[in-house]
Amino acid sequence: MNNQRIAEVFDDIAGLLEIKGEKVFTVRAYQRAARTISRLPTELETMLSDGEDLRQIPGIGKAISDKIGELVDTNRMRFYDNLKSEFPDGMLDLLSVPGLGPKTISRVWKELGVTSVVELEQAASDGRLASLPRLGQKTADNILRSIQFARTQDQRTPIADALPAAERLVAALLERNTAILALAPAGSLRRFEETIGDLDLVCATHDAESVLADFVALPGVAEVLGHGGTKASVLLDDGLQVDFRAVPPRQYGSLIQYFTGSKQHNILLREHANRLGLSLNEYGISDAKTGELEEFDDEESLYRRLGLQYVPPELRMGESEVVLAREGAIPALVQVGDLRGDLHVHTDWSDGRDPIEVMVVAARECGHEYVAITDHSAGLGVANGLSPGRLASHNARLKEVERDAGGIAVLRGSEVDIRADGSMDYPDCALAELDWVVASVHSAMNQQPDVMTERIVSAIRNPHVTAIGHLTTRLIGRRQPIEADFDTIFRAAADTGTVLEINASLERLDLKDVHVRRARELGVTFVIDSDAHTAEHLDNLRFGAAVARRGWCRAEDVLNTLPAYELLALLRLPKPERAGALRARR
DNA sequence: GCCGTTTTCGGCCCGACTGTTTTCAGTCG
Repeated sequence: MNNQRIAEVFDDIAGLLEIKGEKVFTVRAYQRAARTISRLPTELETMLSDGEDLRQIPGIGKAISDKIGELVDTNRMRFYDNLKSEFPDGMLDLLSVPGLGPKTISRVWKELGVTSVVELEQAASDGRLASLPRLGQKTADNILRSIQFARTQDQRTPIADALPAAERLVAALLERNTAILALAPAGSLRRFEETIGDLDLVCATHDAESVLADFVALPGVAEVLGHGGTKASVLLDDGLQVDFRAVPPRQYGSLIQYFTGSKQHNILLREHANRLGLSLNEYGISDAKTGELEEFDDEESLYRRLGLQYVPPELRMGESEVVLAREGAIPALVQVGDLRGDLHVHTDWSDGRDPIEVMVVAARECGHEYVAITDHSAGLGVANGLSPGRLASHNARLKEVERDAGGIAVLRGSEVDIRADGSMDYPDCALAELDWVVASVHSAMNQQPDVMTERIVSAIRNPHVTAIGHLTTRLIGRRQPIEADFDTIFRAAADTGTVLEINASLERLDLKDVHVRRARELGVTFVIDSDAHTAEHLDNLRFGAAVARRGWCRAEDVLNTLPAYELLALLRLPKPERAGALRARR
């Protein structure tokens, strides 16, 4: 049983216990366990068979550890089965109706016999819901509306859609209103989560009234859900909800900290504040005894006041970051400005849009010291992949372009298919002519985990393969990742000096954050690549840097923070020596 | 159910909003 499924079971348990009226702290413990499990980089099944003690994992104690063991061993859990048998099927769906919580669910079940969303809709329409004590017509109407809304809109928005939307809104509002002193996305977008629920924008201004008026009148706003003195909520044409909050600049630090979350991070921060005799809320920090409020115009001073290192938004997941910040152990994370080149770029020789010379000039204008042109190998027929003959011409053309390019190093590269049997799509003699080889899976993505693992490890062991591209092949919200033993792959990569790509394309973000963090622990070095198919895509590197940061990477963990001469020298080494050099760097 | 800078027992974040109520429970983020 995989972690995703185990996490779902604990989420179900939390929901059922909530409806049952169990203590909220018990419910929270199960919810926390579910969240932790869903973000584990290693399968619990593997950890157990390796003899690891699951109670080492924060939030998992004896009771939950035992339940996981039972689930992995027998595929069942008596506690879960018994709990489920106390309720009709469909009850858990009721928890997903906004505005309807466990207390109300329990009442409509016991008093009206409602056990599903359809029955709830019926009861809300025919007046039975409104007739219950402490419920009324308004509540019934609200529930009816949210059931209908949830039917059209229950998906989170991929960051690939949310980020451009947010950037458009920010730019449009800045252009319209000169009273804005600061304006930024907060919430899951600022933390750079892969998917976003609703968009949060926070603003510093002395004139909230005019800013809010301009905000609700922006183009693309389909409906104004609320509009008060300091906050407003709107629905955009595409269904994305945007919450906007404006405060005077002296409170901006507290506001953006609060709205950046995550919720769990804020809980840990407040628990920490409590231990210091302080109380933290979105307006500032108050002394528990005197009640006196201290305000913060920036986040750095807020964290400092709590005796903590600054925690970058990408790390605010409510895991170990608050403890580490107290110990001063948050590393200096890699920044997009540290990147000196891009090593995965396509041109119109395969499935890119722009000619080689356009991509090279564009890369130079990004400030890059080097760029690898990595058009597809022949196996990828749909992508107009290069035959070995065309590859030789490609190499020659790259040398010509480099001569005219004004100082940027142009690496002869290729994105080579890893075939289903683990062999490479070019013979070794062709690979040996290249400076940079990205090996990627583009076919047979549904292989059994052990077959897929062996296939990728074969590519890693090839002496000419420098990097593995978009390891999991997932497309966010559209295609599931491959199944494989990632620890084995990470160990092989670290061992052989094969770097793993963090593909910065917003549709991919592959490796993903938790894999980066785990691979880093196992000694892997990464390369952050745009996978650009047009010149505009070169700017994507910033997204890859954000994923690397979410994976706790420092500049030393990333190959393309090296200056050109060091990178080229490293690539001239045979792989075993390169592996040693990479280890020495970290 | 978890966990330890005050705790192996007794805590566990904080405030806003809504709708139903005359003082607050439920839900949400």
